[in-house]
Formats: sequence, C-alpha cells, structure tokens
Amino acid sequence: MAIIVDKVQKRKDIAFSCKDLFIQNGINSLTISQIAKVAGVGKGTIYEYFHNKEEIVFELVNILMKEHSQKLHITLSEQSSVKNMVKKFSEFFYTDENSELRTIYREFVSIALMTPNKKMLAFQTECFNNYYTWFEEIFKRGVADGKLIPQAIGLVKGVFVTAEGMFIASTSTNAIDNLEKDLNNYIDNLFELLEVKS
Amino acid sequence: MAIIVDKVQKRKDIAFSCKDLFIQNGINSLTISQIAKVAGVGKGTIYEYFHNKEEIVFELVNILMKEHSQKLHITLSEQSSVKNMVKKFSEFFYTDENSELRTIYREFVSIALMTPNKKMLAFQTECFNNYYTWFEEIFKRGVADGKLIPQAIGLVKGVFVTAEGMFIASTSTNAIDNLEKDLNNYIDNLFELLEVKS
Amino acid sequence: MAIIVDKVQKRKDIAFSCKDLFIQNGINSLTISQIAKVAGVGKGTIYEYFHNKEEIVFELVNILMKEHSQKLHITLSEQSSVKNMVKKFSEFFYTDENSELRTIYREFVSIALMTPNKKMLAFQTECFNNYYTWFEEIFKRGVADGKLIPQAIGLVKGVFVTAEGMFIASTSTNAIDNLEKDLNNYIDNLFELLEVKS
Amino acid sequence: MAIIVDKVQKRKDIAFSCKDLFIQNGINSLTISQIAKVAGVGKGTIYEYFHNKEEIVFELVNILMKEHSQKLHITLSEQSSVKNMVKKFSEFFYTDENSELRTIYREFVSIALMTPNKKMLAFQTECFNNYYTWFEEIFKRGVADGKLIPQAIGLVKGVFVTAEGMFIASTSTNAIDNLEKDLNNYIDNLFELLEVKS
DNA sequence: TATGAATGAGCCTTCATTCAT
DNA sequence: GATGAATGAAGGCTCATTCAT
Repeated sequence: MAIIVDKVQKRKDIAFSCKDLFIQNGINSLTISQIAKVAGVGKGTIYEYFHNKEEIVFELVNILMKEHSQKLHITLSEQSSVKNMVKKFSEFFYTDENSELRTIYREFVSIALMTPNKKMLAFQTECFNNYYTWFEEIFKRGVADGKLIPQAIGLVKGVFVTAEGMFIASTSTNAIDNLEKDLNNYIDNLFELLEVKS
Repeated sequence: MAIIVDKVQKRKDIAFSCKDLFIQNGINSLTISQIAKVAGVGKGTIYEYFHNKEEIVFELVNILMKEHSQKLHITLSEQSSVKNMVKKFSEFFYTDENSELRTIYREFVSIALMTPNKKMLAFQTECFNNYYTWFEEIFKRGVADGKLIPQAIGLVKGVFVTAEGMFIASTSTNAIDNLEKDLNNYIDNLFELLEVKS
Repeated sequence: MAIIVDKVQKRKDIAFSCKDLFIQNGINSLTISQIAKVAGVGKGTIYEYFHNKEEIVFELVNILMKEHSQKLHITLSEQSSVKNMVKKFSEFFYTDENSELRTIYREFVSIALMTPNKKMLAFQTECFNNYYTWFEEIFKRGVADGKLIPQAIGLVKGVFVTAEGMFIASTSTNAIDNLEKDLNNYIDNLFELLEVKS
Repeated sequence: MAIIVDKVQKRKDIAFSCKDLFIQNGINSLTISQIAKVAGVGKGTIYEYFHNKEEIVFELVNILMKEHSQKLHITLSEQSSVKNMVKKFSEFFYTDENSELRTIYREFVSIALMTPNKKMLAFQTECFNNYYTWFEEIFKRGVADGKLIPQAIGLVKGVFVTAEGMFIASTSTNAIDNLEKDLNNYIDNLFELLEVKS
C-alpha cells in the first residue's frame, strides 16, 4: 500500500519550516539547499511542492496571515469603539508580538513591488480585500450606529492604508521607534473629527 | 600630466545612462555588463565610480528625486489652497509624467525594505524629511492663515504617508487604475473636514 | 532514490585527474574550468568535492605522498646499512622516477610558505612527522645495533632536513644537476664520522 | 633645466616603500595600485621603474639581503670559533631582529619555487654563492688552522643548507618555536664531531 | 514519491597594463 | 618624466534546476 501523503499539509510544513531562516536572512540569501535542509527533505522534493523560491514565501505569508487574521478577528470583536478597533488594527505594525510576521510581511511587500507576478498579486489583492472589506464594515456600522459622522465613509480607504504607509516610511527612515506614537496620535486626532460628540 | 575628470559628473552620467535599462528590467536583472555597455564605458570603469550595483540605483534615484523636487516646488507655489497643494503632491503617484520615476521609486522602496543599509537609510531619511518638512509647513501655514482648522496639524504625518500607502497598495493589488480616483476622493473628503468654512 | 556516490573516491579521482595539468602549469595558472574539463565533470561539481583550488592540490599531494611512502617503505626494508637507507631516502629529491611528485611537492611547499592555513599546516606536520619518526627510528636502531656512534642521534633532525634544504637550494640556484652528487657526497662524508669502524 | 632623477635610487625607494605592505599581506595580495599609493607615485610611474610586480620583490629582497649581509659580516668577524660563526649564521632564521627579512625571504623562496624565471634564479644563485663561498671559507680556514678535522670540508654544503631546511620545515610544520633549540642542538652535536680536541 | 549528485550559465569583481595628456 | 582614468580579459564561485535512480 502506497503511503498517502497529505500534499497540502506537506506544502505548508515545508514553507513553515523555513520561517526562521527566512526571517533571519531574507529571501535573497535563502537557497533551495538551505530550505531543503531545514525542511528535512531532499532538494528535489522542494520542486514537487513548489515551482520556485517565491512560492514558498507566498505559502508562508499565507499561513501566517491567516493565523494573524483569526487572532485579529477575536481582538476586534472585543473592542467597544471604532477608534479602538482601528487602533487594534494598527497594532500589527508595531507590537513585539507581530515582529516576526512583520519581517516577513516587509519582505513580501518588497518582493511584490519588485517582481510582481500574477499569482502573487492575486494573493495580495485577496489579502488586501479581506482586511479592507472588514475595515470598511467597521466604519459603516459606526456610521449606522450614529457613532461616526457620515463623512467617515469617504476616508476609509485613506485611513486603511495610512498604517501601512507609516510602516513603510518608518522602515525606510529607520524611525520605527516612533511608529506607535505616530500611529496613535494620528488615530486620536482623526477620530476627534470623525466621532459624533454626544 | 594625467587627464582630469569630473568624477562627480561622470558618476551622475553613468547612473543616468542606465535609467531605461533599470526601468525596463529592474535592479535584479541588471548586470554590470549591461550597465557598462549602455554607459559606454568598460566594466572596470563602473567600479571606479561605484562600489556596487545598488549604489548606482542610489545615485539615480538621487538625481531624479532632486529633479522632481524642483518641479514640484514650482507647481506647489502656483496652488491657491492647501487642498490643491496636497493634490498636486499626490499626483506624483499616478500621473503619466512621473511613471518612470515611480517605477524607480518603487524599486528603491523595495530595495530599502529588503536590504536596508546605513547609507541607503540615511538617504531615505533625508528624502523623507525633505518632503515631509515641506508638507508640514504647508499645513501649518494653512492653519495660521485660518484656512484649516487647528486639528489638521495632528493629521499631517498620517496624510503625508497616505499617498504612499495607497501607491504601495495599488501596486500590490494591481489596482493602479483607481489610484487617482481613490486619492482625490480621499483628499476631497478629508479637506471637507479640515477646511474652515467661510 | 538518489544515486549513491563514493564521495571519497570521487574526490581522489578529481584530484588525480588534474595531476598532469598541475605539473605542467602550476597551481597559479590552473583554472577551475580546466580542472573540471580534465576531470570530466562540470565546474559546479568541483565545488561539491572541494572548497577551493588549493584543496585539490592538497588532496593530490596526499595521494601521491602516500603512494611514495609505501614504495619507500619497501625500498628501505631492503637496505642493509643506515647509510644506504639515508641514501635511498634522499633519492626522492633527484631520481627521474619521482620528478612528477617532486614538481608537485615543490609547488606544495611554495603554497605552504606563502599562504599557510591550518588544514594545510596540519597535513604538512603529519607528513613531516610521518617521515621523520621513521628516519629517527632508523638512526636509533643503528645506534642500538652498534652500527652508529651514539652522537648520531643528536644529528638526526639536521640530517633529515638537509636533503630538503639542498633540494630547495638546487631549485633556486638552478643547480639541480649537481644535487645527486652533492647529496651523496654529503652522506658519504657524514657517515664516515658516524659509522662505528669495526 | 630638466630635473635629474636618480633612477637607481628611485627604484630602490619604491621597492623599499612597500616593504611593510609586503610583509603584512604577501606578494599575492599586493596590487600595483597599493604599491603606487605607498610609494607616493602614480600607477604609471611604477612601470617606468619595474616591468612587473615580482621585480619589485626582487629589488626589495636585494636591498634587504645586502643590508643583512653587511651586518653579518661584522658579526662573524667578531666570532672566535667556527662553531660560533655557524651559530651566528643560523641566527638569521630565528631571531626577532630578522623576522621581517625572514618573512620576505620566505615569500621570495616561495616565488622562486613556484615561478622560477631566469632573472630571479640568477639573483638567487648569486645570493646563495655569496653566502656559501663565505661559509666554505670559514670551514677551510678552520681546517687550515687545525681547529676542525679535515673531513669537515665534505660536510660544508650539507651544513649550509641545514639551517634553511629546518627553517622551511618549521614554517610548514608550524614548529617555528623549536627552531632555535633544534638548530643549536644540531650545531653543538655536529661540532662535537668536527672540532679537533686539544 | 523522493532524492541529491550533477550541472553550467552567468554573475560580480579584480587588477595589471596602457596611453593620452 | 609622470600621471591616473580607462580598460576588459579572466577568474572564482553560486545556485536554481534537472533527472537518473
């Protein structure tokens, strides 16, 4: 009887096993040899599950994003105000807890900017839409509940990308230390304008 | 005696000469051989002016940014309102006119995210601060002139990075076509809240 | 499953295959490409078995030295006097039979003098000790058997290195033709003093 | 009036100026650029005085050897016995005072073994003969004066090269620390046999 | 299915040498 | 005589990918 291998699971396992390597060295200095070694499989086997190196990053980000997404869902549902939800949302970009995922995310954005290919873009779009729809929903509910002024809707997209914008900027300018302060300051000031005063 | 060469100018010339190559293929597929060829110099000559490939990109972005910065200065000085200034500012991210610089800028951000080194970070910080100080000034003047509400100041950083955030997002999600609409919509809605109604 | 290869043997094969190339051109003008070609393997394969060019020479000398060592063992065991043993020992430095090994040995000494690294030094030490212990043994037995005067022991190291010293000198001074005569003359005169007259 | 440059002296100056560089890095990692820099001349100028890199080493060894030779002459003339002369002779190979020259000499031997060319060999021969004639003379006088037994003459060449042989061996085997002891021990034991007991 | 030995195109980089000034 | 900018041949080495087992 042939051994039945769960291809989907093995794919995930391989991607996940090189997480640390990926975080430490970045995709550019990762070699298939190294990946095969830490994954505990042969070099040829990698090619049974992935077409190229970037697909592995792809899979890895996929896994980690889903994980993060689930946690975030729970956290958000515990928040009482839209502002707090947005704050929890933006926490991703500075808490220690997410530093690993952030490192990988950074690399991922970098790859996407440099060598965009269809599969990767499709995934990014999915990823973006997933979070964005969510984000939009929160704002819409806020307006419907009379917590936010109607004009808030027109700012959703802008607000959504601001956290990422700041993250990118802070990485580039090596000013990651101020990120938390800057983000919270921005959110506080913004909601000062958006929240309906009771 | 030996030939005296304007090393600074030649450095610029080499960097500039590979602009098209860089736009078409990205830094990763650029080879020193190609660069030397389009620059019309020998391979060894490249190393007389640059330590490595990334330094060339570095120089090129430097040149183009300065060029763009100057043009922008003029354009901004012609605007009558803060909102229009911000719109002109954000035009960089979608007009055809800047598509080349944008491509290079994208690559540059990508490199900075992936392999940050001190020199590059220093340049990025300088670049960021240059534009940001400018941006902040515009807002402060707006408030001082009674055109914007005082709370606008607390949003400066957020607004500043939003355009970049959307740009990155649009690249990833292949939704660059909507960028102009999204950006303008965001700015219109935001200034609805920030502008002092007369 | 994958092909199982005798890595140790293949390493030897590759090293051995470039013997002639090495003798004709010396290590400095040997290129990896040439080595790969005469070894009948790809360039990359070389790096599966060796870390760098010098390691190949290292392996080659290792092989040839062992071969020579074995032959010498037999030859020495056939000698009747210590003097003859020493003569057979020193023959290495001038007989036609060993000219190839000598060329490689010369190159090897040259490398060791110029770029000593731990591995190479360790091997040299081993090599030296191997022959030297042997040499010392011969002298000790000679004294024990009453063939040599006891003071011979104090000269062992000096005598041992003399052949090599003459070899180096003869190479430098292009006087290799006189080496045989010089060596034998030296040995004859020395043993005149060291041998116990019956 | 044209500036009269002492070509011979400038040649020496250039060679001498790169002494430290040469000692620290060895000939292989010396570049013409570096040499020109430390010599305080242009790269092209080097080629006015030397045909290639090795010629510089050649000149340098020449200078240093002559210097050493003169010092040795004086030292030797102060010795009372042949044995002491030989000891002083061999001191070159282990005293701190000569460590620099030794480093260069080692490199020089290495070059000579690897890439012997006529000029270099001619110089080596001259160098060897210079010292050797001297050495032979000492022994001959020792015999003539009734200090040494006549058979000593037949050992001159062997004894002469022994110090160098030990030096080479000690370099290879990393046993340079024992060199002084080994050499002196050898000389003491040898002269026990060669000196005429009064 | 799994492997890992073999590959070789092509990269970056070095540096001795030239030659116009 | 002196210079140093320019060169380009040539080298070592990497590593994604293949494929026989």
